[in-house]
Amino acid sequence: MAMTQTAEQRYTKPVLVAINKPLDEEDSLEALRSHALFCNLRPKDLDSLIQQSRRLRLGHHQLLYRQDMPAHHFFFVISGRLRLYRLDSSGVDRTLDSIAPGDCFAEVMIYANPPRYACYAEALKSSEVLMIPVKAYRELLDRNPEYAQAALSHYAMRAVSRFHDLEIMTVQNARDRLIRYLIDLLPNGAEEGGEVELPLPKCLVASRLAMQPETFSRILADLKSNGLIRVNRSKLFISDPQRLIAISQ
Amino acid sequence: MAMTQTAEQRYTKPVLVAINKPLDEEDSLEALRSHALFCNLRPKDLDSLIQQSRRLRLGHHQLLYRQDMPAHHFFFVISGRLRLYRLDSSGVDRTLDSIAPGDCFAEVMIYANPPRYACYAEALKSSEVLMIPVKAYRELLDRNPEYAQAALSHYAMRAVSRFHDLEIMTVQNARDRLIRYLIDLLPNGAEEGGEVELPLPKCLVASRLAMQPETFSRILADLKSNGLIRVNRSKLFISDPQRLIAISQ
DNA sequence: GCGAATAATTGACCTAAGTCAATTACTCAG
DNA sequence: CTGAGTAATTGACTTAGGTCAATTATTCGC
Repeated sequence: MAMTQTAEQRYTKPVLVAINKPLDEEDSLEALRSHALFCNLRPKDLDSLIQQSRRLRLGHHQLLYRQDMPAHHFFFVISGRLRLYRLDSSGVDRTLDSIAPGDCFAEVMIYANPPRYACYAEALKSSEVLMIPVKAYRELLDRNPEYAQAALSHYAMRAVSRFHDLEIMTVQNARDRLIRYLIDLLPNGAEEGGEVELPLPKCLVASRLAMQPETFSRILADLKSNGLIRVNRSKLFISDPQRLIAISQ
Repeated sequence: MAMTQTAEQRYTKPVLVAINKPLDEEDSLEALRSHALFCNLRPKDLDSLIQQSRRLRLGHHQLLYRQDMPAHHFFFVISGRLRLYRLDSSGVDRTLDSIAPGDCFAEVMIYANPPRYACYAEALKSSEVLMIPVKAYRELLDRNPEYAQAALSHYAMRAVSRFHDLEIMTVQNARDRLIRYLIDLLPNGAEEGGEVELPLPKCLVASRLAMQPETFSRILADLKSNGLIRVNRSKLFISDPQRLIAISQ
């Protein structure tokens, strides 16, 4: 059975039932404006898009959409944190990604055919998202073909990063997979050390890396006892990334 | 050490050193024309693109490009088969994808920034590819924004399929990962059985699925002895996909 | 079709990591 | 700030699957 209770078990009903709030605060708009998918839009086009969007507030563990649901919207995270996951045939939930404020998700639906969500999305804590109609964004691109380049660059980047995720998963042992994951979390390309924060609770990072939470915990304990990392809750301090890379053979 | 000799070990030099041949045969053009990235191009634009492209013939195991090489071209497979892989820090090679005739690869480079190949590409047997300048395709899109939609749809599809690959890799046991992989090879959504052909030699499928070739072989033998599949070289016959899915818990 | 190179299979053995279980620590929403 | 509900940790035990090795089968380019 699943090592975490699945969202299916937690919630039987409310999907996309959330409080509607006008998007007026300046700071949220600021983050949106600087996102690759929106930064090139003319102010009036962006305003019109926001006009057609709705702001949703999601509770802790609230399900936003289900896999295979028709996808009429994509999302921008204003605050909080979400995770994307799938349920396999035996109902075990498989975390695929976590989404932070300032990120978009399900944006691939803008041009997917058929438009159905490829996974589940749930809030990891209470969060706010902007729910943007796929149709509205797409029409914007159709009327303003010069906007397409930004979308293409964004998609290209996504593809490279998924490719990279896939590479990590072909690493065959759990410790090396975890080490690679940590190195990737470092902002400066593993040149120098630093503190990284796990984007997901440890048990979900474990799920992302195809290992049990117990294994994850034991590997961290081992790295810690070897002086390779220091652990403070969900924050890890990596003093010498090169040494960490070296021990992963 | 690597379970297959790495391309690095096989070849020390020749990258992109291949025979140049004019692209004139009608059948190759036909396959190209029907590809999502080209099917909407006006004949004169397609012709001009082909004019600027070169046809390469690659020998068995010949390396086409290296990871991190500046990417000035993307590729369309005319004949043969290629594989995409990465080398990890210890030099083990990790197969990420295989590419069949009629497919494009490295096409994400059209809009990537910086334009560097995200992996290695080598021919699995003698193959022919069309080498298309990224710049030429990009200019085509810039001058004809209506072409961008096809590219966007293509990228969106790619993204969904990579997401799906990633899901398989979070399945924790080798047998279930292999079963899921086989099911995905079936054309008709696992409704009815059929014959599937492995797109890669077994040892590379094993690498794709993060397991040893020995493990792969033992799992196949086990499925075979349970009457779940019949094996004939690289062709597998799956009579009852539902039963196969069922035993993967 | 040939033959060298590579891939696949199988067995024996062993280690990494999964499972079960019980305790402790931490979060988050109110 | 609090306390209920999760998440994390640790130990003991088991097993899936990795490793090494030796044999047989299959490709693919010529």
